[in-house]
Formats: sequence, C-alpha cells, structure tokens
Amino acid sequence: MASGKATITDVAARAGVSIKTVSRVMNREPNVRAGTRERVREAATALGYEPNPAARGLASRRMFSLGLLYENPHEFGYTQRAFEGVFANCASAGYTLLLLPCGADGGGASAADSALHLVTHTRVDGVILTAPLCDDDRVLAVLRERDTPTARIAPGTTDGLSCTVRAGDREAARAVTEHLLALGHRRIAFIKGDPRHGASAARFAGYREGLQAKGTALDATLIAEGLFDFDSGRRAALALLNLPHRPTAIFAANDDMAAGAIAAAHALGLAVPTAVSVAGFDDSPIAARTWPPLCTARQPVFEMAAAVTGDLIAQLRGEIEEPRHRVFDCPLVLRDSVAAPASSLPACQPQGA
Amino acid sequence: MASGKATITDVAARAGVSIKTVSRVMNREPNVRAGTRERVREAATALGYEPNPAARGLASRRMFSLGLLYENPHEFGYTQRAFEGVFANCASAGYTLLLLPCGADGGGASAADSALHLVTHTRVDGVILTAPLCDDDRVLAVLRERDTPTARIAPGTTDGLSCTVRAGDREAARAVTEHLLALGHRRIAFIKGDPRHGASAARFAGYREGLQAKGTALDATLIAEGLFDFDSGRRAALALLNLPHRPTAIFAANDDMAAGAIAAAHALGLAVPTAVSVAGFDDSPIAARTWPPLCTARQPVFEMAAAVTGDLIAQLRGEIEEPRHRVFDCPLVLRDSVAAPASSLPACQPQGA
DNA sequence: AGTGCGTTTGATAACGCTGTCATTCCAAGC
DNA sequence: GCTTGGAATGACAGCGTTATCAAACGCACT
Repeated sequence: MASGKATITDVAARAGVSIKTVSRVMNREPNVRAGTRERVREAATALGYEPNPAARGLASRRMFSLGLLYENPHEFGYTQRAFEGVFANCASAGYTLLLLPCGADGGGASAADSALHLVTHTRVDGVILTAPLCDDDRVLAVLRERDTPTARIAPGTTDGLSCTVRAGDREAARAVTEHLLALGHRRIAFIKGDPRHGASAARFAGYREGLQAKGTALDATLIAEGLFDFDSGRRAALALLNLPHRPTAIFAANDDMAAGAIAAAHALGLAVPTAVSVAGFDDSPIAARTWPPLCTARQPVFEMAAAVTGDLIAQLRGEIEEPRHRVFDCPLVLRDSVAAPASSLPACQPQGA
Repeated sequence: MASGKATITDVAARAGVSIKTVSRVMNREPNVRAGTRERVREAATALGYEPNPAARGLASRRMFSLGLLYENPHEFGYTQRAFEGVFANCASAGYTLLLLPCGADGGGASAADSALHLVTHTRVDGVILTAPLCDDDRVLAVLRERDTPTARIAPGTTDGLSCTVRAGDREAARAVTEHLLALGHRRIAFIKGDPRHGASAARFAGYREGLQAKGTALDATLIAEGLFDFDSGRRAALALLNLPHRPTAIFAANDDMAAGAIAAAHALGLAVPTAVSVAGFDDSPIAARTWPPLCTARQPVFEMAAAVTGDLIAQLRGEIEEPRHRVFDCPLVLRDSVAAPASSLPACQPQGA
C-alpha cells in the first residue's frame, strides 16, 4: 500500500482515464463501463488512494459528517450506548461522527448557544439530538433556521420536520406497574424523572394507567420527584421508605434512580426485595450491577440510535421525503429486585424469568 | 446575525481589505495593524462570518479535527469521562473531535485494521489512543508510518514519539494495599486486570510492593485473573470466597470488577465489609453506586485526557519539540466497603474518611 | 531630502475534488 | 453506409480558504 498521498490525478493517470471518471467510480455513479470501473478500482487500490474529504467537502458543499449533540447525561451509560448506535450507522454509510457536547456549564440558554456555535462552526450535514436537548425550542429553532436536517432520540413530541425515535415508554411503564400489581403489591411508589425529558411524563402516565387498569387508586404521597440521577433517586426513596405507611414497592423512572433506591433501602436496613421491591427502567449497565440486580424494562438504545441515524442519512440522500417516526418496544426484564410483598396473597403467578 | 453564508471575500469587501488580511485576522497571525484587525473583526461579526472548514482544510492540509480512537471499554464510564476531557481541550483549541470506535467486532487484528481505515479515511491531524489500543503494535506502526502525531492515554510503556499520560498506578495500588494492611488485613486477595492494559501489570506490582514493604508473604492462591469487567470480577471473587481459608479482603484492579466482587459476596451471604472488605480502583461512577460504596483510588481520567490532548495540540502547533509524558496521582478514596477484619487487632488507626 | 530596512498589505496561484456541459462512442434503424 | 440518440467519457471552471512572494508603507537614520 502506498503512502496515502495519491491524488485523484494519479489514479486517473494510472488507469488511463480522466479524473472525472475516477470521481464517478469513487462515488458509485452510474454510466461507467464495467471494464473502466474495474481498471479505476485497481489503480486506486494499487496507489492506496483515499479521497481527500476536505476537497470533497469543498467541491460538493457536503462534509460527510454528522454531529452528535449531547448534554451531560443523567443516565448512566445511556449516552455511550446511544452514540455507539449512531456511529455504527454513520460508518457504514460513509459519514463521519463529530462529538458535540453542549452546555456542560449549566443553564439551558447556554446549551442552545453552544449547540448553535458547534453547528455553525463545524457545518455538519445533519444533527442528531439526544434528550433533553431534543426538546429545547431554541436549539430546534436554530437548526430549523439553518435548514439543518435533524434527528431526535427520545423527544417529548414529534413534528413534521425531523426524524424521531422513541421508546414505548408509556406501555412499558404500564407493564412494569402491572407486573408489580400482579405480584400482589398495592402500595407502589413512583419516582419521577427529569421533567425536561419527554420520557418522564410518558413513564409516569404508564404508571398511572397501570394502576387505574387494575382499579388501584393513585396515592399522591407515593409520588416523588427525581432527576434521573442516582442521588435524586436515593433521596426520594429515603423519604418514601420513611413514610408512616411505607410502600411495598418502588418503581423508579430509570435505573440510576432505582440503584439509588436500592442504596436507600440498604441504608435503612430494609432488604430488597424481601422488605421492599425496586424496579427501574432502561436496562442500562447499572441494572445488572446492583445487588440484587434490577428488575427493569429494556430500552434498546443502541438499536434506536442506529435506526434514527439511518433515517437521517436517508433524508440527507433524498431517499425519503417525510421524516420517519419510530417507536421501539421495551420488554420487561425480570430480575431479583422485585418479588411478591412479604404479607400478600398473590393475585396470580408472575411469568417465568 | 446573517445567514452564515458569508465568505471571506464578503468580509474583505466590507472591511475594505484583501482576503489575505482577513485570513490573517481570523488565524491570529501577527503583522496586522490594530485598527485593521478591528475593522475586520467588526465586518466578520456583522456578516456572521464563519470560516469554511473544508476550504481551510484543503488549503492548509490540516483538518482541525482530532480522532478519539477507542475500543469497546471494559471499564464502566471510563471512556466517556476520557472523551469529555479530550473534548474540553479540543473545543478551546478550535479542534473538532471525531469519534472512531475500533474493532467492535472482536479480534485484535481487526482493531488495528479499523484504526487504519479510520485514520486514512478521515485524515485527522492527530490521534488519541485509549487503552488497550494504545499498546497495540500494529496500530502504533500504522500511525507512525503515516507520521500521524499521537497521544496515548494509559499506555504500558512510553516511547520518544508520542505524548502520553498515565496514572500513578503502582504507587496508588500500593497505597490501597497498605491501607488494607494497616487495618489489620493479612489475607488480601488481588483480582488482576486485562493483561492487554498496561495499567494491569502496574497495579499488580503495586499490590506486591505493598505486601512486601510490610513483610507480608505473597500467597499465589489469592491471586485471580480478571478482565476489568463486572462479570470476570464476580467470578474471580466467587472462587476466592469459596477458598477453604478465605481472604478477609479483596482488592480488584478496577471498580467494575470490585462491584462484581461485592455482588459475589452478597450472593454467598457474606456481608461487606463485615465478613470481607472490597477495594477497587478508578473511582468510576459505579464506585459510588454499589452497596456499600466502594473504597477505591481515584484516577483523574478527565484531567488526564484533557492534559494529554493539550500536549498533542501543542505538538501539532509545533510549540513543543519532545513529546511530554505525564503521570497523575491517584488519591485514596475511603468508603464503606473496607473496614478492619472481624477478628483483628488493628496495627494502627486508619486515617479519617 | 534620501536611504535602508522591517512592517503591513495585496495579487495570485495552489489545494483536490465535484458539477456542468460538451464531446465521443456505439449499437440500432433507415 | 449513414443517421440518430442514449450511454460513456472528458475538459474545465469553480468551491473558499491558505501560502508565496512581491509591493507598498512607514519610520529611523544619514
């Protein structure tokens, strides 16, 4: 393999064609005879030719790169799984992935500012937004104004402009709640997620639906506020477990908060699941690392991110007209942090693990 | 602010200077009169001018972007902290960060292959390698061959060619070991890390040093193999705790394995730290989320990554000649997973938490 | 005023590719 | 054999910046 400094001109000379034909072959354009295509391919391989992305970007006004915007994640491991999914699809489509952390310094306004700066500065072809950035009106306005195609992972609402992907949060949260009810739990507390995430409201709605479907009344004292992070979960659970009439189960809107709830139970000397059951949401890495391991709903973040990236690229290529909106199922993951309450007559047998 | 489509020519016209002068101002080159510089700045701001990175890259043969290569991480949260540090310094230096996951499909050979492909394909100006990629001879050979400046995070060895940063693994592991000894532990097991990581050997060396310094004999039956991941730690601890004469403390070479050890202890009904103490290494997010929280040594990954990125950029700018090699201290973090053994006469009081 | 030299500025040629449009080729139809 | 029209190919002009080198400027000295 050559030193990698070969240009399109070198390849053209070696193959005995014009640079334009080499360009056609490299870009898989039609109208090149099979034999010619083959000669060019051979020459390119022999010279170790790699197209210069800067020149390509300058001439074609495209950068073949995507920006992945993200804010400092509350959810442990979530972001990384998401961008692995994004990258998987970028790579296979020949796009480059730029990492654009936003607003690490705090206020919501600055997240939009840094998003704006990054997008203008890097001139990416498209942008993928993760929660909660994907619901930030200023960020969306900036991208719209610049006509930057956008994909959103786990937004609160959809519009007609950007591809989106989200989990079936409401349905899955309802399934978790119904699982707890089926085991005999009646006092099921809920720790809400960060209100800036669209998923928070959906999961809470699923919890309420689950209770209502079984005719169980919603007890406002069992609803706690959280922010999707370990410590907010720990504190919320501490308060719930110190209630005069404590819940027999805690359902946290994500795994990191559920891990905090388990820590709170341990701190109070309450065994999990014997004294209190704990369920989470996401099946993030932490879920398999707590003791006991967390019962949760698996959100297929990698697959979701990969799918929406594919949609965004298809849109950039003009392959699809209307933005796609995908919804992924979140299957229940049964683990030991949930069991029937100590003093209960199970309404029915739980499904096998 | 204008639509962002202004070019250098527009700015030059508005400021009444040549494009070269605008270029000088934008690139902070010397030899521009203060008044001229000011006029250009104003024109650029008024037009909302942003230099086109593709054109700049084409003309200057630099892409103003860095690639962060990483392999699927064993250490939970480690990678993300590392690239946040990298990004922090990239952004302030005007570099763009490309994410280049390598060898996700498995074999070591393919990691080098994908590294090669990514580097040639993206033509980044410099590359930052994380462990274990940073000790892969084939990857290093490829980068050297192409004269790509390289920085390495946590390599096993240093050379005269690349900037490196590493933690004081040996010293910190020794400090952890000595802390356990000081509490009265005599049977201290060690779970080794992935042998492909340079840090693994260093941490093991620190453990041995600590024992030797206190005149404690190394017991080969207390040394277990691990791979830096939760499950290998869990399995290794299970074996250690089932030993006829079980250890009173387990020191795992990283936090994820230590979390596995805690899970193993729980599974066997052994209370931590009453029946067995567990110490980890890194102070990664998992360390604060286990029950009880992990006693560990804090590796300042963010700061390390930021520092080596700064060095790499300085090298790219020609500001430094010889590659720098940095070493960061890892202070002990005292948490509840470690205590004096049940039946012991503490040799001395532990330092306060 | 004239000279010399360092500072400031500008004209113009790359940089390596794609887009546009003209040209050549080739097989089918007369 | 001579059109004809679509497929295959090529010539050449950008794309927006930086690099090179020459020109103009300005100040301190004769």
